[in-house]
Order: sequence, then C-alpha cells, then structure tokens
Amino acid sequence: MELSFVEENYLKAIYQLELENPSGVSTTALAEKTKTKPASVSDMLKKLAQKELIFYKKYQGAKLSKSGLQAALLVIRKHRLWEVFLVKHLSFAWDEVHEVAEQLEHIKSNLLIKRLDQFLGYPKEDPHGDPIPNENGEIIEIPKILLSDFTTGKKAQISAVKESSPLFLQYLDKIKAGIGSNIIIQERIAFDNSLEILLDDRTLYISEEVAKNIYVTED
Amino acid sequence: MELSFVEENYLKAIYQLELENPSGVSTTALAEKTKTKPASVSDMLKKLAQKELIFYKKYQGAKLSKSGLQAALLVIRKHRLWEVFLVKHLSFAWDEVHEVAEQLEHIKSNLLIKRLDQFLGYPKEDPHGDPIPNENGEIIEIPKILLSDFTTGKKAQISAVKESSPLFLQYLDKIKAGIGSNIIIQERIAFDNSLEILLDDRTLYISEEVAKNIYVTED
DNA sequence: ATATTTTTTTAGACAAGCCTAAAACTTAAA
DNA sequence: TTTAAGTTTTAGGCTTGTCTAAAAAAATAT
Ligand SMILES: [Mn+2]
Ligand SMILES: [Mn+2]
Ligand SMILES: [Mn+2]
Ligand SMILES: [Mn+2]
Repeated sequence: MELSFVEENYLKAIYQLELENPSGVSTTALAEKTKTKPASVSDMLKKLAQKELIFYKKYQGAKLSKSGLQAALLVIRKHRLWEVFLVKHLSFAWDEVHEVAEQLEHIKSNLLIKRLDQFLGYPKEDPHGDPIPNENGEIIEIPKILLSDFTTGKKAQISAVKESSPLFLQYLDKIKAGIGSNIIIQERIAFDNSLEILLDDRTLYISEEVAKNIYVTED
Repeated sequence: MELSFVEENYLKAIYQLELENPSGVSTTALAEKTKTKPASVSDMLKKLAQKELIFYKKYQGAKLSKSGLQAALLVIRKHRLWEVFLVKHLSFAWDEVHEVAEQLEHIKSNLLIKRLDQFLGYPKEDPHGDPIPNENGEIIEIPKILLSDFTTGKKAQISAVKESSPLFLQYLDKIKAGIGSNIIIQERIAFDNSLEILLDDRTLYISEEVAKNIYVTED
C-alpha cells in the first residue's frame, strides 16, 4: 500500500508517542507532535484505522497495528540512515541533520535505501545514538537510562540524546559532550536537582533539564 | 518565495519545452509533459503568471521569466547532482537514476546541495552528459549535434543522450555505447535512414530513431 | 450524584491540484 | 470568407489535508 507523505508522518509520530505511552496515543498529544489541531487528527485516525494501520476506537486513543508499526519503522530507518550520511559524508553537524532528514525520509525507492545502507557500511546507530531499524522494520531498542535517573558515582557513557533540537545539541557541543563521552555524576545538588559531573575528566555543572535529555549506559 | 513540489515540476517542464520551442510553450505540450490535462495546465499557468514566474497571456503560451528560469535551473541542478551521486557513489546504472532524482530534486536545503556538490567534486555534467547549472542558476548549454544530423565519415564522440528512458539507455548499454564512446558514421542506408556506424572499432547498425536520440561532438 | 472542565469528535469550510464537459478562441480548410 | 477542426479556457466537482466552531463524551471536582 502506497502511503502519502502525511500518513507516514502520522505513523511515525504515533510510534514515537507510543514509546512513552504504550497504552495508547491521545488525539491532543498527536496534534501537538504533528503541529496540527485535534480535529485534523481525528480525521486522520479514522483514515489510518480504515487502512488497518492503527487500532482506533472513538475516544480511546490510537495504537499501531503490525503493518502500521512496520511502516513507521521503515520511515525511521530511512530518516536515520540519511542522518548518518549527512554527518559522515557531507560534514553536517549533528544538530543540522534532522530537518533535512525529515524530508529525505519520504523518498520512495527500495534500491536507494538498500544502496545507501551498503554505502554507509550498515550502520547500527544514527548520530544521536538512536538505533537504526533493519530492512524488515525490526528495531533493537537499547536499554537506555536517563542521566537524571543514574546512580551517583558510577562510571557511564553517553549513549544517546532524548531531545535533538539544534539548541540542545549545540549546548552539548559547547561543553564537549558527545555520544561515547565518559561521564560520572559526582554530586546531586538538592536545591535544584542540578548535577556536578565529571565529563571526560573535566568537572562541570549541568541543570536537571539537561540531565533529563541525556541517555547513558553503565560502563 | 517558497515553491511547491508541483510548481517546481511545471517550471522545469516549461524550461525543457522552451529549449525545443523558444517562441513559447503550449498548454497541450505542457499537459503531456506533466502528465496532466490541458485544463489543469491552464489553472497552473495563471497561478505561475500571477507569481511572476512566467510570462503568459491567454491563448498565447508561456515563457519563463528571469526568476522562473532561475528556479527551474536550480531544480535541474539538484536533479543532476543527485544523479551523479547515485551513479558514482551508490552504483546505480544510468537508466535507474532518473525516477529517484525526480523525487530528490525537490528536497529543500541550501546547505545540502552545497555540500553534495562539494562531496561530488563539483561535477560539470550528469551521467547522461547534460550540463549541471551552477549555484546561481546559470548553465552552459554545450553545443550538441544529433547523430542523425552528423556528417558521414567524420570522427565524433557521444557527448549526451536526448532520451533517457530506461529502455533506451539499456539498449545503449547492450551495444556498449556510452558517454565518451568514439563514433563514426560509415554509411547512411537510404531505405530507412538507419546508420552503419563504427563504434569504438566495432561495426554495427542502428535505427534512425536511435540516431535521433544520441548527441555527438566532433572530435 | 451532579456539575464543571477537558478532551474528542462532528459539521462545515477552505486551499491546492487534479478532473470532465462545455464554451470561447484560434487556425486551417474549403 | 465562411466553415470546420483543433486548442485553450472556464465552469463545476472531487480528493487530501487542513482549519474553526459547535456538539458529544469522558474525566474531574464539588
Ligand atoms: Mn532526526
Ligand atoms: Mn536522529
Ligand atoms: Mn534525469
Ligand atoms: Mn540526467
């Protein structure tokens, strides 16, 4: 079944929201994510349900079906492969890729994505540390812990970022925090939940907001 | 001014038809090229004229304005750069690239196209021998002679193809004719205007139809 | 349990691009 | 020069995806 640009974006948005809220995705949340109004979302949910891409009963939120999930993951696969291409081969910074990848992810050509994957050397992760689904739409979600939830004193590495807005990523560049950086929480400041951290042997302070958008894996 | 996907395609189509018919492009020709109906073209011409991308008076055909020409050439630039990328880096055959490039040409990002150009080493021509416009939308149309119009007995090289459908390009692959191949017309067969040619030292026969879709430059 | 607030859906409209059928204009033929 | 044929435009409609306003349902508070 041939999906439109817009349908693909809705499926992707449902996938992302379902990760945070596995019980079902609400109309308002989806409207916010897709930058539309709830009324528009209602229309689209009806349409996607009719195409059996989602499970949906009035007033009860939406969930991806098998085929909807597959479609969403193939779009995400393309998005992330293009991000790798832009960073590795066109010297884009990691905060510059998302907007372009939002367009490139809708290009329809199986050959293209196959050859791109090959050209890139079958990468497993995108520049933000997110896993790249395989050609069957299967993904291995790596267990990630938010830095804000991590144990004080233990060694860890930055494995991904939750937020990937240019402003946030530029801030991380500024403090020289990237995927793979070593990190230890030295102290939690009770006053504002900010953290004193050791980042690749440099001591610095980061806000709770920042810590809530960095994923780490134990070393 | 932000152009839609569809508007970009119309401008490109007008550009291509204007090359063959500099006096102005007819509604029916444009409908054929864009695979729409003349009625739809009339609507769009009105819209493009209103945006000052074309000159257009009812019943009198269309011509690109300065800004319309620029816009068309920037789309063509992107199309051709992507074709080079697909052939040189993703090992696409020259008959497989056009369809994908039709999609990629509409991706909007100045940075992307700049970096792609750099990555490719600032190519001057696409895989079909067509010149790539520069970043200002300027193009140097190389003087090309159709093989069917070329002098018998003179040495020449294949410099471009007019038609670039997969079927035609696959036929050229089959007879091992590519951009840069050496070619001499040995004899014109009066009966059907077919040609006996010497192609890189092999003698073979090609139809008039084929000869009308190959451009050569004198050696 | 009832009332109030919030969320979701429906109703009705609109823009972009497309279509068919009919009218208007242009060109070619008689 | 009138008629016929071909081309182009207009009129009216359709689809996709969006919106605002109003109605309906669900969640929350009294
Ligand atoms: Mn992204
Ligand atoms: Mn990413
Ligand atoms: Mn092409
Ligand atoms: Mn080409």
